Amino acid sequence: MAEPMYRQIADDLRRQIEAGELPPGARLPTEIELMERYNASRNTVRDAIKLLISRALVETRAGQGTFVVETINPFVTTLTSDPETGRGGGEGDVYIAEVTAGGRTTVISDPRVEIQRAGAATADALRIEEGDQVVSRHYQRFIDGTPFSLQTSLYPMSLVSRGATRLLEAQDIVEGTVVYLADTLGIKQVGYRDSIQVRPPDEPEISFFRLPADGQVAVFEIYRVSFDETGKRFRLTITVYPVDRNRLRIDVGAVPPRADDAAPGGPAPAGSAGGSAPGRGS
Amino acid sequence: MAEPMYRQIADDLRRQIEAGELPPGARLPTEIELMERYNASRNTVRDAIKLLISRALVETRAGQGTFVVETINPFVTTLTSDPETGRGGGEGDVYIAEVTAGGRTTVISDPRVEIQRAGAATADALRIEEGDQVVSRHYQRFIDGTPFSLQTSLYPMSLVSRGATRLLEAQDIVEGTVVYLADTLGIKQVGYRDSIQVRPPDEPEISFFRLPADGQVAVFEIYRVSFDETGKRFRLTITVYPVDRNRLRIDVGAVPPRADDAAPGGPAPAGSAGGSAPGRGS
DNA sequence: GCAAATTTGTTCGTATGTATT
DNA sequence: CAATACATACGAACAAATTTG
Repeated sequence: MAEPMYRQIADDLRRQIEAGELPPGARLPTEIELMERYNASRNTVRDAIKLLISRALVETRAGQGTFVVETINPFVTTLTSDPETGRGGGEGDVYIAEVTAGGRTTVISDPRVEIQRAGAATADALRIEEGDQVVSRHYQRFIDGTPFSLQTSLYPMSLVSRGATRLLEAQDIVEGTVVYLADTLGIKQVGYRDSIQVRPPDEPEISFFRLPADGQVAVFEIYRVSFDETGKRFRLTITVYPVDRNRLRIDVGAVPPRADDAAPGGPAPAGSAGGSAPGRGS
Repeated sequence: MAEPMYRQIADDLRRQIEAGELPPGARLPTEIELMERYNASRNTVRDAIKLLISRALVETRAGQGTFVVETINPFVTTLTSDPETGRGGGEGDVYIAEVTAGGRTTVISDPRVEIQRAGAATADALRIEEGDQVVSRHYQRFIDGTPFSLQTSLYPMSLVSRGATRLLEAQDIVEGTVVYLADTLGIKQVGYRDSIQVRPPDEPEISFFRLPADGQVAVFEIYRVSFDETGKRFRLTITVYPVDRNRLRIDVGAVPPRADDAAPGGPAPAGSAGGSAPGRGS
C-alpha cells in the first residue's frame, strides 16, 4: 500500500476532472455512491474530497453535494505604474481602466471611513507612533458581480489637520486621493513600495469572498506605502485578493502592451513547463 | 453549539501559541493528552490540529509529535529591477546581492540542463510553437541552509543554433545569461513582465521544500518573460517560492533604499491594520 | 408553510500501519 | 526490539443545510 487509499481516490477524481469527464459545475457522485464505487468508508471518501477542496478543484455545499468548481476567469492586476500616467496600478481609476479594458465590469462600494489608532504594522509602515490617529478608507470591489478584492487606505490624521478634510467624507473622491492631496496640500506621490504576502483569510474575508470556511484558499495581502517628494510616507494602502481569482503582474522596462498577455495556467499546470525539483532534494 | 468543537480546540491552541505560552519550537501535548484535556475524541483533536497546520502555525512529525513552527525569517525578493544596474530582481547576481545584503548566505545548485519540448504555457509565453525545442536550466536555491526557491529558465533552441552554445553547459554562467546573450548574440534585455500566481505545491516541490504532504502551504509561481530591443521574447524564467518563507517586493518610482523596510507581519496580523469586510458581505 | 428525503458536517469509538527514538 | 506518536482506515450516530413534495 504505497499510496494511501484516500489519495488514490482523490487522484482518480482529479483525473476525471482534468480529463473533462466531470466538467466545471458538474456534481460529483454522493459520498455514499463514492463509498460503493471505491469500496471505502465514508470518512476515507471524505478525506479524498478534502484534498480536492484544498487544491481548489471542487467545492461542497451542505445539503446539495460536491461540485467541480466553475473556473473563475482570473483578474490580472498590474502593480507597476501605468506608463502613460505614472499612477499606481491597482488603485482608483487605474484599476477601473484595467477592468474595463478586459471587457469586464466593476462595482466599488462607497468607502467606509473610520478614525483608528495605528497598530504596530501601520505605525511602522507610515513611520508614525503606535496609537497615533489615522483615517481609514475601506472599499469593497466586485468584478462582474463577484467579490474580487478589499482595499483599505490609511492616512495620517495630520493630513486632515493640514486641510485635507475630504479624507473624512464617506464618499468617493472622484479625482482620486492622490490628485486631491496634490491639489490640496501639494503632496506629490513620486513612488511607492509594495510588499506582497500570502496568508489564510480571516473570518470577515471568508464571509465576504465566500471562501471555504476552513481557510484552504489563501489571500494575497499587498501593503503599498506611498512616498512624496521629500521621501515622506503619506499613505498605506492594504489590498486583499483571494488567490483563486486573482493574478498579479509586474512590467519593468520596455514591454509590449498589456493586452498581449493572458495569465498562464488555468487549473495550475504544475511544473509542466519546466520540471521541478530533482530527486536530490533531501 | 455554535462553533464546532474542533474549531474551539484549534482556537484555544492558537491563542496559546500567539500568547507565547507555546513558544516556537515547543512540542504540543500529544493527541492523547489533548483528548483528555478537551474531553474530545482523537479524531476531533486531529481535526483541530489540521486546521492549525493549514494556518502554518504548527507542524507534525510522525513518531515525534506536533510542534509550534519555528518562525522562519522570511526572505524578501524585490521583483523590480535594480535601479543601479537595471538588471532584473530575483535573478543571478542581483539575487545573490539581495541575500548577502541581509546578512544571510545562499547556496545555488549547479544547473540541471535539459532539452525539452515546449508545453502549451511555455510556447505561449515565448511565442513559439508547442513542441519546439527549448533549453531548460534549473537551479535549486538555499538560504542559510534552508530551501527557499526553485528557478527554471527556458530559452528557445534557436539561440543555441545562433551561437549561444554555453546555454547547454551544465555549469553556471558566471557573468549571467543576460550578459552572455548580449555579448554573444547582441540580444539585450530591455524589459520583462512578471506574472504571479499562487497554487498548491506539486510532489517534487513538497519533497524539496519539505512542505506538509497534503499541500496546505502554497507556493508563489512567477513567470518572467524577457524582451529584447525588438520586442522579441527570448527567455522564460519560472521561479517557485513557498509562501511561508518568502515575501515579494515591488519598488516603483523614487523610493528609499531597500534596507529601510522590513516585511510587515510575522504571524499574520490578520486585518489588524484596517478592519476587513463589514457584515454586508453576503 | 411544513414535513420528508437527501446530502454534507461533526463527533465518537476502535483498530492497524508507519516513522522515530 | 520495544515504546511512543502520528497516519490511515473502518463503522456508526446525530446534526445542519437544502431541496422536494
